Amino acid sequence: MSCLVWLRLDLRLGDNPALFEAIKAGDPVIPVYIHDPESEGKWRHGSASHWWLQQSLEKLSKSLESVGSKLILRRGDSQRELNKLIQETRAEKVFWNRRYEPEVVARDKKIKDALKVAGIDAQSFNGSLLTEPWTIQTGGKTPFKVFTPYWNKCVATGDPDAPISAPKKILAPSAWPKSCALKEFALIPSIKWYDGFTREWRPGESGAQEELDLFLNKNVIQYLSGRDIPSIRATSRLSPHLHFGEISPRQIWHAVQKKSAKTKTVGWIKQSEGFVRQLYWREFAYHLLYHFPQTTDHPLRKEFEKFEWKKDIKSLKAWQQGKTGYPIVDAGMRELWHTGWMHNRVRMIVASFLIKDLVIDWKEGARWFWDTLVDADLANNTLGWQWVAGCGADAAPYFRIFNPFTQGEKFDGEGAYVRRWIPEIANVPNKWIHRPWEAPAEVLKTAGIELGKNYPRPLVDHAHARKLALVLYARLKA
DNA sequence: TTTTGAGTTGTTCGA
DNA sequence: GTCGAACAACTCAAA
Repeated sequence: MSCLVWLRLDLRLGDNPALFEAIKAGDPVIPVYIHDPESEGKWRHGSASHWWLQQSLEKLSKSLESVGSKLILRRGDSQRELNKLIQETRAEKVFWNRRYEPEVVARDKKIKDALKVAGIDAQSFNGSLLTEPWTIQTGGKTPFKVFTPYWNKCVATGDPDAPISAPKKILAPSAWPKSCALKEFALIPSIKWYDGFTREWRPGESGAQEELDLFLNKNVIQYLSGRDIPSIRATSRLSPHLHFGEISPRQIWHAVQKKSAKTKTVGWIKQSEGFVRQLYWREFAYHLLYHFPQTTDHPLRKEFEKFEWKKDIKSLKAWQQGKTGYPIVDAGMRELWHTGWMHNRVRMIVASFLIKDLVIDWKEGARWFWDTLVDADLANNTLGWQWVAGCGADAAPYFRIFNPFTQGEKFDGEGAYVRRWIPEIANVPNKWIHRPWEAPAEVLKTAGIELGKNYPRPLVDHAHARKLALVLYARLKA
C-alpha cells in the first residue's frame, strides 16, 4: 500500500500539508508531477513560467532524492496518468494541495469524485493560502469586494497555522513506477530570450528561502518608502516563488512574526506590517478569483463589456517591445522582457498607459503579462489588470490616470531605472530623461539621440490621450 | 430597511 | 513652489 502525492503549484518539501499527511500515514510515498497543459485550459502556463517550472522541477527532484525519495514525472491527461500510476503502484491514497483557478478547480473536483468512486482515498489540503476563499465572508454571508474590510476580517479570524517543517526522510516504495525525462515536457523554448532570467533568479525552495532571508535581514527596513522605487531592491521579489509554491505564505507570515519578536523596533515592525498587508492582497486576489471565476476573461463590472477598446495592433506591439517613446513605460516593458519580471510600481504605469493612453483592452495586457512574467499568477494578474482598468472589485476610480512623465520624475527622479533598461538614452540629462521629446535639439544631439531614429517619438500625446480616456469613461457611465 | 462612513498605489488647476 | 480642492458619484459592508 502506498500514497501518491500529486504535486502541482506546491513545489517544496517544507510546509507541504499533502506531503506531510502522506508521510504521517506511514505508507511509502510516491511524489508525482504531471505535465498536463491541456486540462488547465486557456490559462495554462506561458513561456516565461515554463522556464521557471523547468528549474523548479529540477530542484525539487534533487531535494526529494536527498531525503531518500524521487520525483516521478508524467505527461498527459492528469486523470489518466493518476489512474495508470494507481494501477502500477497499487496506491490506495492520492493526496494533493488545492488550487483555485476556475478550470483547475473543475478538473480537480472531477478527478476527486472519480477516485472516490473507485475506492481511492483522495484528499486535498490547503498549501498555498493563509485563508481559503470560502472561509472569509461578510456579515451578509457574501464574498468581500473591498480589500480593507476583507483584511480586517482575515486578521480577526486569527493567526495563520504554523508551518510544518520539511521531512528528513521519506519512505520509498519497494519499486518506483516509470518516470519520463524532464526534457520530454519541452518547457524550454527554442528562442533563447531567457538568458537574462538565469542571472536574475534562483528558482527552487532554497532560492526562495534565501530571497526571504535577504529581504527580512536587509531590505524590509525600507519597504514602505522604497517599494515604489524601481531602481532599488526594496521589494521581496518572492512572487514567482509564491506562485510555484516554493515557499508558502504561512512560512513567510511566521518568519516575519519571529523576526518581529526578536527585533522589537517600532520601525521594523511597521515596515514589515506593510509587507504582510501585501501578502493579504494576494489572498484577496484568490478570494475574488474563486468567487468570481468569470473575471479572468470578463470585467467584474458588467457595463465595461461594452467599452469601445481600440484594435490597434501597431500600438500594442510598440508597447510590448518597449518602444512607446515614454521612457518609464519602455524601461518597464524591457525589464519584463529581459528578466521575466517587472517592478510593481512600473506594472501600474505600463498598464495605465496601455489602457488609458492607448485605449487598448486590459485583456491584451493581461495576456502579454501572462506569457512573459515568471510570476504570472491568474489571481494576481486578473485583479491587477481589472484594478487599473477600473472594471474590477475595489478598483481605481476612472479618473485616476497615470502620467508617465510625472510618475517617472516622482519614482525614478535620477533616471537610474530608465537608464539601466534603455541604454540608448543614458546620456540624456536628468531634467529631460523622462521627456526626451521636450529636450532642446542640442541637448539631444550631445546625448546622441535622434528621435524617431534611435529612440521613438511619443506614440501618443499624453495630455490629449488623457482627455479622450476621460470622455470614453464618462460615456460608459451615461 | 435605512443610514453611515469609507474606499492601495493620481493628476491637474488655481489660489 | 506649495497646497487644497475637484475630478463624480457609486458601491460596499456594517451598524
